[in-house]
Amino acid sequence: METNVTNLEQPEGHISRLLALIGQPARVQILLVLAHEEACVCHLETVTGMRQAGISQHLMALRKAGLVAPHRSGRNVFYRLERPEIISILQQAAALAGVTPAKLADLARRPVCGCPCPQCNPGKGPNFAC
Amino acid sequence: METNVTNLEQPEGHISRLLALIGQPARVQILLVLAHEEACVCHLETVTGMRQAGISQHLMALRKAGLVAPHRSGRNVFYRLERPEIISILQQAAALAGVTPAKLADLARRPVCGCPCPQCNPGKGPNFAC
DNA sequence: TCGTTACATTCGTTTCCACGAATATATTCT
DNA sequence: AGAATATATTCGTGGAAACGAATGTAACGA
Repeated sequence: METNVTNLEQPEGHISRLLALIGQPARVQILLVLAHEEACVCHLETVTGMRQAGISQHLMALRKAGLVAPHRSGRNVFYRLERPEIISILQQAAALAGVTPAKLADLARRPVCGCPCPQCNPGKGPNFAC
Repeated sequence: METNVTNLEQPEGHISRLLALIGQPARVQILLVLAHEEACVCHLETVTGMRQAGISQHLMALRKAGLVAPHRSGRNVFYRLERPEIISILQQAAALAGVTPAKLADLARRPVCGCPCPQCNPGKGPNFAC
């Protein structure tokens, strides 16, 4: 099944790389959270239940692909979607996978928001629904 | 970066599995070919330039996911899209990856059609644009 | 300045999956 | 029935990528 090396430089290579990049539970969850609002790493940490290093690694991959972009605010680094179109892909994939829009929306808010970041707990931050 | 085992049973797991499944050059190409017309394995062989076994393996994966379905006609087994919606995902991914619709269409017809299957060469088969 | 918080990056390991090769099955032809 | 064609499946292996741990860096506070 010789996947020609040159295939990766071809259109099908670019398409498949993008799909494989987001073809991972953690990244799907991160993107869905960012679909609603920009979020700092510690926020994503509590929402996804993953550790900081792991989140950072996923964010690095998404960042290198240009899907998300960081901007610092004090000690926190906030990430936002650079390519909102990616959400539409996730929604269609969800439909195909038998995931209802309701369950999809749950993913972004899942854990009872115990995020310790200053933007989350006290109401002094931007637009956070915590 | 603990991808919780239970994540795979959750919505994000289903979504990511589907995306990872099609996140591969050969499968993207196969699906795009099937988007136009159903095709036998030997046809996909010549179009993609891959060997028979490899094609069959990819088709098996796509079949188990319910994306394509086989039906036999003589010695040949033809595959068709069970979920045409998948093409829309590929198109959006292509757009995000900077692949123009024109280049996308090329993928399905790429190699000068030298498919040896009876449905391709002589005009005795179904709807083939070869 | 020192410590602490928040995040990034690197490194080594392990796991997963595509791939190639070999083999099996089904269908037609002679 | 036997051979040839078309496709499916199994198995072993290699490479890539996720993962965990450790360490590095930047900003703020005391």
